[in-house]
Amino acid sequence: MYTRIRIAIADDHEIFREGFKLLLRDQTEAQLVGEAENGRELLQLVETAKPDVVIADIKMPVMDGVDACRAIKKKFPDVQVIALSMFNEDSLIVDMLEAGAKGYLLKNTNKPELLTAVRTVYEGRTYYCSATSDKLTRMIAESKFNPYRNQPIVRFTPRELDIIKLMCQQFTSKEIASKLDLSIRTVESHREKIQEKTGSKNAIGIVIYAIKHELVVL
Amino acid sequence: MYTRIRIAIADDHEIFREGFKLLLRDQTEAQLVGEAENGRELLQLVETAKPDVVIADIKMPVMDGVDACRAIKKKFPDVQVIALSMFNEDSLIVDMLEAGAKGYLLKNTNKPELLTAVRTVYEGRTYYCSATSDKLTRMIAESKFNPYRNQPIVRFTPRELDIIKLMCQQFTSKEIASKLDLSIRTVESHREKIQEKTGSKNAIGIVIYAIKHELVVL
DNA sequence: GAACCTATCCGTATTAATACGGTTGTTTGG
DNA sequence: CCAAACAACCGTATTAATACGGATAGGTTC
Repeated sequence: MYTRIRIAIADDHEIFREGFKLLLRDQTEAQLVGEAENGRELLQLVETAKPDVVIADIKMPVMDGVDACRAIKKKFPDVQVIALSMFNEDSLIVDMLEAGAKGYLLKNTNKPELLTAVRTVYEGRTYYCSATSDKLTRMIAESKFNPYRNQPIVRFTPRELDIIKLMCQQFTSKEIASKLDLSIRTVESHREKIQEKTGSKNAIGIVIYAIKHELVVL
Repeated sequence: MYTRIRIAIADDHEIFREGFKLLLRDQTEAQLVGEAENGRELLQLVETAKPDVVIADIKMPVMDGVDACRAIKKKFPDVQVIALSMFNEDSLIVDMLEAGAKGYLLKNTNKPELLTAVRTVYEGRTYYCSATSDKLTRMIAESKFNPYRNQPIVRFTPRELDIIKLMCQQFTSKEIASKLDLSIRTVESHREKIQEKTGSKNAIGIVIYAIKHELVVL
C-alpha cells in the first residue's frame, strides 16, 4: 500500500482531537491531514487538505456535524464521513446517516475499531460500532425507522428551549411561568409539545433528551 | 531541568488516555510513565512506575478515582493526584479533595492547562481549573461547604439504586411499584429519601444527579 | 384571499409527584 | 445489651404534571 488514507478530524474538544491524533500514529494505513474545531472550519479543511475520510463530532459550536456532513457530501461526494458521538441515540444516528455519514462511532472507541471504521468507509462500505449496529437493527425491527418515510426533524422554538433549560434547573411549571411572565397553562402546553417532539413520556424524558442532544450544559 | 516530572494516568476510556499521551509529547517538562484503566491498576502502577503526579478519572470501573486517590495518599503521601472529571459537580470536587487530590481538571482541558496543573501540584501547590475554582469560591461563599464540618457522604441503598435506574427510564412510581412488587407509597418514600440525599428539588434533580455521578448509563 | 401551518397562549379534568407523618425490623456503636 | 441509626415499608393531604380540548396571531403557499 503506497497511498495512505487521508483523514481529517473535527471536534470541539482538544483532548479528543489529540486522542485521535495519537490513535493514528504508529501505523501506516492512514494519516491525519488536518483538524477542525467546528463544522465551518471542517468545511474549509476539506477544501484545502483534501481528506479521503472525515471523522466529525455531531455536536459542535458554530456549525454542527450534521450540517457539516450534509455540506461536505454535497460539495465533495467522494469524501466519506464517520460520525462521532458520546451517545448511541436514535435520532442522532438517523440524522447523521440521513446527512450522508457512512460510519458511526462512539467516543469510547479504540485504535483497532477506529482503523477498521476508516478502512471500511474508505472502501465505500458502511461501518457502525456494535452498539449502534444493535440500535439500527432494533429500530428496523420495531419499525421506528421506516426507510420509506422520513423521520420528522425535531427542532425547538426559542420558547421551547427556554422552558427546557429551566426544567433542567428543576424549576416547576409555576416557577417557569413566573420567570417568563406566562400562565402556568402556557408553560404546560409547551412541555406537552416538547414531550411529543422528543418522544418522551414525562419531564424526565425531556431532561435526558436535552442532555443527550446537548441542549443544556451540565 | 534534568529530571522530568513522572506522570501516570488512569481513565477507562482509551481515547482519553491517548489524548493525554499526545498532550504530554513534544515537551520536556514531564513524561508519562504509565497508564491504567481503573483504580486497582492505578495502585499497582504507582507502586511499580513511581510517578510524581497521578492524573485520575473520578468514575472508573473496579475501583473509582476517589478510593484510588485515598489509597495512594495513604501509601505514597508524596505522590500528588489530579482529579479528572466530565462534570464540575460540587460533591465530586469535595469527594476528591477530601480523598487528598491536589488538583481538579475537567475533561475539556488543553495542553497548557494540563502542564500548568501538573507543574503546580508537583511543586506542592493546588491547581483547579477556572470553573472548579469558581465553584469552590461559591461553595464557601454560600457556606455549602464548611471546612470545619464534613460534608455528608452520599451512598445509596440497593433499593434506592433500583428506583433511580427505573426513574431514569421514565417509569412512574406506580410502574416501578408494580415492577418491584411494592406499594406505590414505598416507592414514593424512596424517591423522597433519594431527593433528600441528592439535594434535589424533584425527580429531574435526581436524574441529573444520577447522570453526573454515572449511576446510570445513557 | 383562502387554506394552511405553527408558535404562542389558556381552561378543565385526571393522574402523578411531593410533603408530612408514622411502623417495623435490622444493624451498629458505645 | 441498649440506644441510635437506618432501611424498607405504608396512609392521608396537597401540589404539580399530564391529557384533552380549544383560541389567536403571524407567516407561507397556492
